[in-house]
Amino acid sequence: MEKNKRNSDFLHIGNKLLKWYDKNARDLPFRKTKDPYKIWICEIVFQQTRIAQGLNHYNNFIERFPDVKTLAESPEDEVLLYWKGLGYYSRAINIHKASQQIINDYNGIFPSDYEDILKLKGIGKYTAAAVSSICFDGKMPAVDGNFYRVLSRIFADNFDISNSRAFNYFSELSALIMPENVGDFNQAMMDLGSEICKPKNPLCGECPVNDDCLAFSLNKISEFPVKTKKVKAQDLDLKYYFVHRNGQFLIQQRKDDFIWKKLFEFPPMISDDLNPFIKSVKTVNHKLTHKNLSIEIFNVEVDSESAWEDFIAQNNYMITDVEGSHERSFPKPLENYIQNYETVYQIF
DNA sequence: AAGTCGGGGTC
DNA sequence: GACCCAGACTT
Repeated sequence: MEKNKRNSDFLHIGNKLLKWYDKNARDLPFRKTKDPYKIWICEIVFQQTRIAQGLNHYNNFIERFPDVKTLAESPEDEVLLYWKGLGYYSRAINIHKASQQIINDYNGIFPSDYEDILKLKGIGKYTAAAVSSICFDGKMPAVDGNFYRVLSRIFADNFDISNSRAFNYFSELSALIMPENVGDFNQAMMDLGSEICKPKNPLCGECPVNDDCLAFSLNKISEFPVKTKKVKAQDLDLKYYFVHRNGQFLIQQRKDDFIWKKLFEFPPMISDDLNPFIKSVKTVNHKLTHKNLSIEIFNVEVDSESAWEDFIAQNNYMITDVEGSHERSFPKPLENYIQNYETVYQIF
């Protein structure tokens, strides 16, 4: 443990980081504002998401939903549409719920107290600390993967970051180097972790605190952080039926209890009456972080008016065309089949 | 305390 | 193919 370490011995590290951050902060749209709404949205967008990947989503989201009121009054499906392709879709659902919390519980004014921010849906200890420190001069460390990596290296600390107590452990460790300006300190740790103290091949030669980094001086950078738990990908086999006629096709909305929460998809099954209209089958494989995905897609061209209307009447599927589908959020692996409907035969 | 949730980049 | 990313929620 670090009970034997004193703040006064390490505070200069945090001050060096602030100085480095003043000159080297990344030029990002949400760096120019202290609007808690925008900081909140950017923190959610970039959870487990690289800046390059989420930047367009963030900009589009802010343009369409510029404030809490606009967001709260918009339908959930449209919020999901602006989250299309980002993954972790419960983030979009929770953002929408939280916006209504802010309207109902805080008169539409984003709460400034850490404990109040923490009550909002989808906001945990990290995000509450980030928003409160950046926007309201809060003093909580925004402990994330960057904190784990930077701190474990500076102190050559082998505490297992997959341990559920890692958040508290590294919160205490960060207190040793945390200066008065916590908002800039939190962002400095993010930028250092992303630009310099990277997971692989960190740029230690350019690091402003390499003189203070114990792992670097021991030439053991690659040994930190320690992480024991591995996530094993599970196999998931899906079947979808691309049932279409005259440019229209059938879709339904998923539940919120599994992968692709509340996103739209093709029917996962059909009645035997439609079997004669199956023209072709194709299997596509996708590698997700936690899933090995195999999707069997059936091309079902219904060239019978009566069969089409009978099937629709018997089920609750929605009918759409390519234009209409653009107003809904589909899982990434299904996007191709919608975008290229005109050339669907080339796909199959 | 352990599982689950996407998609994409990097090595 | 394994690991990681401005984590939070459920069980």
